[in-house]
Amino acid sequence: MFQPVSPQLDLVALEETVLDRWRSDDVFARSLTLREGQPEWVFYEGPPTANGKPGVHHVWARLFKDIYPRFHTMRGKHVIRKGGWDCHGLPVEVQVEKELGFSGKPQIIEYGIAEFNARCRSSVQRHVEDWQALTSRIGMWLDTDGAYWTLSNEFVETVWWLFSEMWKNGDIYEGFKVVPYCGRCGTALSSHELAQPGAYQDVTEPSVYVRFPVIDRDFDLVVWTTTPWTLPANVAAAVGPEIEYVRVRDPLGGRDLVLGRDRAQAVLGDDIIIVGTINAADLGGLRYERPFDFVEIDATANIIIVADFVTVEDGSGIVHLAPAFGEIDREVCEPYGLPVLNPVDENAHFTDVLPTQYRGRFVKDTDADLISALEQSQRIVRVQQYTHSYPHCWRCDRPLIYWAKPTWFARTSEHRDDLLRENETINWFPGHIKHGRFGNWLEGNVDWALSRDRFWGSPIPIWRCNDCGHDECIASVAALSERAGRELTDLDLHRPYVDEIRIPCSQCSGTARRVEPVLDAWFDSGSMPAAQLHYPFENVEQFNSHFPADFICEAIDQTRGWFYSLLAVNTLVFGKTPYRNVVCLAHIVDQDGKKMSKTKGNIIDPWSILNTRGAEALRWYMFSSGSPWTPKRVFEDAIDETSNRFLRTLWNTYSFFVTYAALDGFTPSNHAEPSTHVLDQWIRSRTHRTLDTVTGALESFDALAGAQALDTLIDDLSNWYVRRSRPRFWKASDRAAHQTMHECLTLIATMLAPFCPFISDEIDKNLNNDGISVHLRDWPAVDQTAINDALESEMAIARQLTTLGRSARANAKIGVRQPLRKAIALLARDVVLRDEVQREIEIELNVKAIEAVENLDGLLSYRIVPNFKVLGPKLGKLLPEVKAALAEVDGADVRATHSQGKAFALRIGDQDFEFGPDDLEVRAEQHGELALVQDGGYAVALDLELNDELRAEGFARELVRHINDKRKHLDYAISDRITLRLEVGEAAVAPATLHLEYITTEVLATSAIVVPITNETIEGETSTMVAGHQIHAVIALA
RNA sequence: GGGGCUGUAGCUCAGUCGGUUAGAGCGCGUCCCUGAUAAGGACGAGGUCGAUGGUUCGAUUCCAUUCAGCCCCA
Repeated sequence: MFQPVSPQLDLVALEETVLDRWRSDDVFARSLTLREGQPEWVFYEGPPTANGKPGVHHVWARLFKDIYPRFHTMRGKHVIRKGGWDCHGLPVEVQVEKELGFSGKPQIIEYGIAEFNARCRSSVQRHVEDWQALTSRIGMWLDTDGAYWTLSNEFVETVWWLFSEMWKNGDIYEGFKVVPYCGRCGTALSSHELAQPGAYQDVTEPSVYVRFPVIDRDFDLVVWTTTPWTLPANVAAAVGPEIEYVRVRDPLGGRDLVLGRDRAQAVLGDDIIIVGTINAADLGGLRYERPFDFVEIDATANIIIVADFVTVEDGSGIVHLAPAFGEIDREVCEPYGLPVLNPVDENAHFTDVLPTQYRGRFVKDTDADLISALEQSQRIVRVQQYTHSYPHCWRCDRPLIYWAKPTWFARTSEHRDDLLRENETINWFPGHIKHGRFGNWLEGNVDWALSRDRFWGSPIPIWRCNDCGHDECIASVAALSERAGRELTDLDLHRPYVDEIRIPCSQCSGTARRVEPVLDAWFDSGSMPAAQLHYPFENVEQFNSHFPADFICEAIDQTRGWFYSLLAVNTLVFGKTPYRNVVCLAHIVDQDGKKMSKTKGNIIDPWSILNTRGAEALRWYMFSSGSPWTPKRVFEDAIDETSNRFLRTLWNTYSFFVTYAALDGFTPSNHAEPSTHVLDQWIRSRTHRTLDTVTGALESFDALAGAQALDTLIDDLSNWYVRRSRPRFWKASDRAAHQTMHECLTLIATMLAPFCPFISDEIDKNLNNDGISVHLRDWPAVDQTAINDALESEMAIARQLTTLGRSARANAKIGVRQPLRKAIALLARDVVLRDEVQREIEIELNVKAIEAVENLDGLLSYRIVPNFKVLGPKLGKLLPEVKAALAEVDGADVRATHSQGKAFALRIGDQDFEFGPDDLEVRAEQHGELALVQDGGYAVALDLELNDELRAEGFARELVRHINDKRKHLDYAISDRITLRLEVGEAAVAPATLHLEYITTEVLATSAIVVPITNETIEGETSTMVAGHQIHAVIALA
């Protein structure tokens, strides 16, 4: 017996009940043990950074990380879902710095690295709790108890091992490179950190055109820079080999100015006087006086170099080179043996090499002072505000500088071909990422800057000898213990504790200590396939059977983040991709398509939706509304709309079923023969076809297609099957109907389970009360014998015909309670509707008969249109002519010819054509009269002529409705029996009496009489008009 | 400057391996139903599928250019 169900759907309450049940029955764990020994379907959790509360965009990714594992579990796979938390890195440090009110590394060191890192650790733990709560509430099944934490010693030890493997292969080196550098955070940023949203911002700042007086010549170069602060580090100027340079009179009477011809007017104005031209080659090798003499430099520097990269797109066509502050500068200067002048410290402040007014200041803040110094020395040609996109620190938002600093690298660029090869084997969803955003990124791969001069991270496991400088890479705690000569099993593998471990140098008598930096946190997350299992120190078998992943899923910003670090670490170490399928979601935006941000105040807190609408509403919205590859607008009205439409319709339908199944005492049978009723056959066909579609969709990571198929099915079920079948439930107690609907609802709940795990579990539990959660069921097999193409297409036609019929009734202003003698339906050629289908149309349209005809000559005309798909390839260029000729043909002739099984012959121009039935389409056209409506090949005409019999029947139906309405007002129960006395006007006595038996049955009367109406009224009741007759229905409980 | 995505009804979005009649929901208008009822449903209006050019018998769909928005890179 089914539990009664409220027609009102309270998702939040329902979800809490289901969550409790999952908890007490341990359903998630059981869904795993159930599949033990079955094939693995491997999922990797991309660890969220635990440095803040999760937002609605995180929910999106988490839901997609949930649906496919749920689906594959039901498909019989063993899908372990180990959670993970990304614990290290600058975001966490910045968070803690904020809490402590710090603004840089010196304060941290003063505070103590041990204490600082302890705070980082507890900050992570705090936020992980938020994440766990949300993960559970949205119905995401993830093993958070067994989650990997990148801060754990085991995890770090594997990271060391992976790093050491690269080291062994020669893929790790320490280089000197110009990197985007944040002085505040005291660290370089990797290129994928630069890829974080908000890193590039448009800024307007002064750019300067500076005079570089050429030595032993009588002219000055005009050199352009957008970073005046780099001028003290200038060592060279570059000119382009193909660029023509001109010599221009200085309007202020100084020495002549030299710059690119194409830029002369833009820089100096239209009135310039050009007094000569100079080749780049003639400039090359000349020396000049540099703008500032603060930094010592040998006499061979400050030369003009000819270099290809110089352009005349902007600037002056002459480029200032400061190798310490530009990667191109460094590359160009290196072959000339030019020095790297670096008067900037690790805080991005000028060092003491500069005069007092500059030293100790953030370099970018000295631009104005440097410019005025140049003005005083009459070196400025022009200052111009310049707007360009400039990189900022993605966490502290301060402008970065390009700065030469020692950095550890992984030689990813040497493995570019491997990375590209492996990428070819990955299925990207959407597909364009593969060769687009991600493929392009791999093509342009540069070595991965791995080191961070910070505190809270996996320490780089390299020990360097103080004396000889020899580096040794440590691959494990055991190795470190052995080299240090003491047991270090309990050592916290973080700074400052690892820093204190010294080992003897293997090459000399010196002592080695760990190099200072920690690893990029992306290296941690990229290490997770092995590190989550502490491979190779443990779980070797398990790792082997869980690599690579079948499925990972993150938002698109991870192309250069986790998607890359995973591929890079694992390709370099294991030689192959760690994932086969990757679902790549777009971003969440607000109602207006704007990015959500705290400053705009348009953030949606997931909890506010979960607490008011429920997780299921959010889930269904995320899956069913719009493609996951396009930015998704999230706002409450949209969620309500979607969930009302689908979830509430489903619930209503379910509640309807349970209500009548309970009334009828229906219990489902496992051995019931499929019903032969046409509606039952039809909805079974629809359901199994949908199952087929949903299965295929989820197999190919297309949740949207699956959701749409389910959406259509629910509409079919509610608006056609239930609508048409209602009397079979409440009047006929039709077992076959109950059985069919039970089967369909069960199938729907089952295939909905991965999408909406709460409501589906609840429905399934009530429908099949066998103590087994829907999530422990096998994904159902499609019953191919249930799928009936012919029936589905007939029913589709039937529904189209009823639409036309309703439209015709509406046009004629005839209500549907009034029966009509017949409807004439024009069907497309070859369409035959079986009697039962026809009968459904008759009842729905309330007509006594449907007359299917092949022509409605006289009522409408036909237009003959080529079947373009067939005739196009056959006729080619002749088609437009044929189309025109066919438009002139009498459609009735064509129909007649074809119905005789002959081809329709036509002479067009001087050519003879024959058109078979497949070559042409016959379209009904024009309204012949009021009650006829046509659409394409179909038309319905209603016979509007009424006789007394039809009128009487219509009247009876009106009476039934009136009486039932009254029952409801009196709050009678559906099954209450009544006595009925009908007082009706003189003219209505006969019609009412004629159908009294029908009326009696319909209103559940035990007795009924018809009497002429009197003027008396019964207390509280008055007579009313029904179908033009005055009536007074007196009812009472029997 | 380069790469990628998006542009379809007032709004949110599907769809079209090229076929001449482009769909849904919401909203709007007009109604219906009253045994799913503090529910449900129908019908209707509304679109030159961002623009231009090309390929084709035929383009919203393919190609090129272009405009706008978003994302990424430099």
